[in-house]
Amino acid sequence: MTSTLFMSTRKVEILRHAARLFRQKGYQATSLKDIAREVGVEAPSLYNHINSKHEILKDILLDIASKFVSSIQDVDHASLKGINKIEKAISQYVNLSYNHPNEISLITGEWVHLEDADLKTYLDFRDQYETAFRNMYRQAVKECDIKEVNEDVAIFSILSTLRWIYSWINKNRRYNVVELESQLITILIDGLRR
Amino acid sequence: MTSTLFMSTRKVEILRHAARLFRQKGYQATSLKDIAREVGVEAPSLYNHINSKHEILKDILLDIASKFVSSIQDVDHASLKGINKIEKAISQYVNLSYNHPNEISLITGEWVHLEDADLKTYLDFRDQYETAFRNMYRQAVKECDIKEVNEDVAIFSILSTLRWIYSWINKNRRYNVVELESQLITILIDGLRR
DNA sequence: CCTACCGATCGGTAGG
DNA sequence: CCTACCGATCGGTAGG
Repeated sequence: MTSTLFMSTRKVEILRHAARLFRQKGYQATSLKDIAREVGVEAPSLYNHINSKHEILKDILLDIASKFVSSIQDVDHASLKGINKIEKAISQYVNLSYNHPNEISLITGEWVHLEDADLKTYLDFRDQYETAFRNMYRQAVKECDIKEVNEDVAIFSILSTLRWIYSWINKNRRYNVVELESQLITILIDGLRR
Repeated sequence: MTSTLFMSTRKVEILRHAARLFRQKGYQATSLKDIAREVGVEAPSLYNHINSKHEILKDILLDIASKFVSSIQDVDHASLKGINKIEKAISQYVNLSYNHPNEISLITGEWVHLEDADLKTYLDFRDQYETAFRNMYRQAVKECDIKEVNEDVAIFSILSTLRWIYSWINKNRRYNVVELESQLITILIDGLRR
């Protein structure tokens, strides 16, 4: 399992430092020595907690991706109007970005270093997320709460914006998470409302 | 100079292959041997055309960044209404993304591998682009063509979407560039119109 | 443009 | 958790 619930505190600590370094320098440019230095041990000692460098990246990415999927599926399965589901999904994204900025930053580009089964699992998560979002969108259209515009482009636009929230939270500290939520909902949804 | 106008065809060829490989595997994970193989020479032969691996990344990123800045500044300095400038800027972004998808993909994450003066130059370009875009936005607000919403969030949202167009063009081939332009203008701007 | 080669660094292992 | 060490690969140089 990839859930942090079943990890030793030492492993959690390794993943946390690794995520920060991967964000700063990229996965390939970060050495195990770099990570070990942050943790406060020698590089070979990391192997008491991990099996490979790849495993570190895999654990970080699959853990955060599964968090996203389970949280959006919860919303999609709730008894709500489609438009309110979309609002909730945006709110969730802001909160996850706020709580895990380093891990989420890796979603943007570092997943290309996953291989074989790990890559497949990751891409499956991504598809599941997009599918859930598309469900909500279609429900909202059917319920006549948003305009009939190009579905692909509208969803692409919303998800593109959400994907970058993590980088924006640190840049503009004056926006707290609640303010940012409501502003994004306004910008992303109100233009689509009937 | 970084403009491709002053490069030998061999160097242009090296940069083109490098951009594609950097997109696929990342800058750090791409070796000079990988690039040389694509070009059809041995790795040391690249040094007849380049001075370092860093220079390849620098040339690619500064060239594409300067293309973006000069094109948006042209629009900003034109005699147009703000709202029409924004539409033109979106149209330009789609076209540049269509013509240079690999180079633009590096804007997202690989610029972190630039150093010192190169990094500064790159970030300056980025600031200049954002400044020009912000000018147009404020002009459109002043001319009462778009609503008074949070300026930072609105601009952030538009630029986030534009930044990802390159990845979307290859995924959905059924959209040609003209169609995509008008759809994006609708989605990104119409929600803001008064 | 090539072959031959360099020092440095990498992820990972052995053995305690 | 450490020290010692391994083969492989890296960016880059020498010399022609």
